[in-house]
Amino acid sequence: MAKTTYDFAEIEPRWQQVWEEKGVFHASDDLSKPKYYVLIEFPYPSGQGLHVGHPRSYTALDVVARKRRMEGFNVLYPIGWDAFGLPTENFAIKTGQHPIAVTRRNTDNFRRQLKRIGFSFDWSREIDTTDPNYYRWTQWIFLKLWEHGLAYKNEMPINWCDSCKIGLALEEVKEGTCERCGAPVVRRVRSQWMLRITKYAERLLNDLDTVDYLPKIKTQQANWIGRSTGAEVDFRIAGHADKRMRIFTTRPDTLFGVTYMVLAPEHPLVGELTASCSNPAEVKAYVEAAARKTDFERTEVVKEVTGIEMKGVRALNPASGKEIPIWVADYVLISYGTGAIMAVPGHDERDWRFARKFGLPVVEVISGGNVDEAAFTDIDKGTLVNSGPLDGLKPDVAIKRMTELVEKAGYGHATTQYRLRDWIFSRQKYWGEPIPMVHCPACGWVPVPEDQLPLRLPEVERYQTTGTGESPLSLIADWVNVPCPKCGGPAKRETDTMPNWAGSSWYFLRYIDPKNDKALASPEKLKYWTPVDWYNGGMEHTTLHLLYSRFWHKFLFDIGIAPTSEPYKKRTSHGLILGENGEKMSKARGNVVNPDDMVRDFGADAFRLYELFMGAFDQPIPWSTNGLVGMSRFIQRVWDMQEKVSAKAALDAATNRLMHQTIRDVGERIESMKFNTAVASLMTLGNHFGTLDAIPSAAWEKFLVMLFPFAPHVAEELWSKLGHKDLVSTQPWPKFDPAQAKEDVIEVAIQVNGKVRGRIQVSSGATPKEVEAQALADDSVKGSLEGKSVRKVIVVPGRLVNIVAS
RNA sequence: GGGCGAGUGGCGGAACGGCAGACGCAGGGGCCUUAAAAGCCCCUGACCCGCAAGGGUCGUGUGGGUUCGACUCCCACCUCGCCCACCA
Repeated sequence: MAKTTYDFAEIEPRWQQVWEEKGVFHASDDLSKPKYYVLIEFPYPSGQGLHVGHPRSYTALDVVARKRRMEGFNVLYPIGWDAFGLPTENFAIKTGQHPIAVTRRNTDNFRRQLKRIGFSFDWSREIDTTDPNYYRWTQWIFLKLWEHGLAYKNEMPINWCDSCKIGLALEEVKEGTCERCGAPVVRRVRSQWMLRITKYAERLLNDLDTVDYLPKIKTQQANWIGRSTGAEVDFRIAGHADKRMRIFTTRPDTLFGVTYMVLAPEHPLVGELTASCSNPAEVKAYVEAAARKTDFERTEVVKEVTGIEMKGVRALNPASGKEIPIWVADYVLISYGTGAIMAVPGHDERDWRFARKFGLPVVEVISGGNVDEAAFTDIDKGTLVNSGPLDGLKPDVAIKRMTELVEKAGYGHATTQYRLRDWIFSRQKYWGEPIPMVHCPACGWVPVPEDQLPLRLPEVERYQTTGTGESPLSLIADWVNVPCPKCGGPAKRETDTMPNWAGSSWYFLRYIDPKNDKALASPEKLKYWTPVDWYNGGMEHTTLHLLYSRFWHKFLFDIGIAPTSEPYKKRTSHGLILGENGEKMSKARGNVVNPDDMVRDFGADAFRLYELFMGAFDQPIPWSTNGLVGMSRFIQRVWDMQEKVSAKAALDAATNRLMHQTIRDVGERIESMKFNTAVASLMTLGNHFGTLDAIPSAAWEKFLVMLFPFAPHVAEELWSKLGHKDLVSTQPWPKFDPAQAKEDVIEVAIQVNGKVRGRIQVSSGATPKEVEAQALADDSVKGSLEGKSVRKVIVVPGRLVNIVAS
């Protein structure tokens, strides 16, 4: 038989069609089988099409999904579209096309691209967040959140571009300027829907202990939630018996060192006290100037600290009883803690700088440093001084003691503070889920009744911005003006839409029962399929998407919908694929690689192998189209080997041993996400086959079964060429037998004082003593041991012998 | 400023504290061919000694430490990447 070229262009689509026709990758609803739920982050179908970064995660978990099926699990590996989003809306505005049409075109393109790579997705469960049958349930969850007091309206600043006349999402703000026009972004206060994620802060943090996430993912979530323990303390204001200034501190031990107070410019007390101070005009001017500043200006690190004293008003230090000045400064944020701080310049760096600049007193209350030169902030060292009852205590003890004193005296208490903010859930955009609320002048906010869901996005003439900051929906009078669902009087719909994080916060539940029109999914199926067993995605989603979806899931658990309190059992992440030049891939840099080109030139299998082989899965790796060449050579070599396969060839010891070692390595490496070395060990076995005159068919078949998750098309084709009527897809994953992987004779290195001087062959059954004797007797070490005496011999079984001599 | 990663041949990268460089790419030599491409075989960390077979020294960002033994563990530092950033 003459050698042929592996014709991927003909073979790959053919098998894709067979798999699809037979539905081999469909998850079954036979709930008696053990299940395994594999999940990748569903893509945002952008106009640019798939990027070689997407398949990295999809291929890796595709390997896992295929292996699990072969291990006998009922596997759910679904796919869908996270299709609401700004780029689509912007493209629609620019070209005058309807976002629905744009989305359909983009998803069609993505679907075509993904199918050509041969992922084992269950396409029968495809979902789309912009489908009213899907967002009906997103809206339903919102109504439940509202019912349970977790959704509320609040005045919140938004990022506003004065030149585009539009509110911007955080991702549209680049270094304080508008991404599209470059004008500075200012803050504008607007009434917005908020979700009370902070109510779940404690559980979101504590329950990290119950899940199997990569440590760095846990750390990042924990830092984002940002729990700090400390105390809230009330400071009285001289001459204002009715007013209290409440602050949060993590260092109540330094209370005696407080020499002034600082309020955020937006703090209500600023307004209330302005009239009582002797420089009201100056204070007002400062507050107004701060409001005009952009967030970027306010948080710029290099910026000089600024502030203004509220002259004539004084706070009372509850510890020392002294009167201290009150300042207003924009380095204090209204959004964290209580928006007011006690300043301890001796032991806080920012307070120290501020005190220096404005000539405020610095008092040392913890000895151990030199507060004239720098703030002494080391909490583990030093001793309390100038602090009355705390003198002589260590800071950690003093914190507890002072908190007790404060509680006893009734002007404060121990408390926990989170960095996590409530979730701003409103967007003033068209292309998002309408928020199903109606505002009635008589009844206030009234939810749209559940039986009226989905509340569909109305057709609009223009998606252009309104110029007022309202969503384009506000321009459609007959949609906005509706009778109040409660009293029937004239009312108006909410015109804000949901952020694109909404649809992705629960999508993994919809895959479980995607066509259910009675519930977001049936309880039995939810019980069977949740939680997701393995979820892989990008590190960039750790703090937003991952946290938001955990929050929604916990809420759904609390109201009896979700059967588990955590959505994902295991979460891993992949590294970014960079351009060939080592820079981030982007259109602007001109270094984007299109998977279509790769699949056209090298085939889907070579592309998949390269995605896995290119490097450590969790590291960022530059793309190299050259690397694909090696993969297609490997596939071609495997293709050529089929001629040498023989049922008559005896399975020799070396081949059998290597085969079992490969079964072990490939299996272990898939589980530990070392896909690059898993491919390498398949290559090693392939290279060994290359050296044989005839390949025993027993070994060849096991090889094809193991190759299948990585390069499914060629594996399926070669399997069928053996005359099999069934599919390699449905073969069981091979069993590893340690006894058969064991070597009979092992080469052991002999070292003298840590340097390799020779090698010996030892039998695998030899005892350490026998190995030692054999090593000492070997000629190769004679020279190195000349004139020395052996002090010690270390035998590492199966590895080496180290002779320590001097 | 904080958090998290990472620094290994010409390149991508391997390596439970135990023979550094698996597996590939690129490069060199050979076979095949009228020739080329493809394929196959061999070589390929640096330096030194030797005609050769072979032998030796140095080598995992830098400097220390622990250990019989360190790419791996500990301390300090340098460089790069990502995320967060005046968080009281």
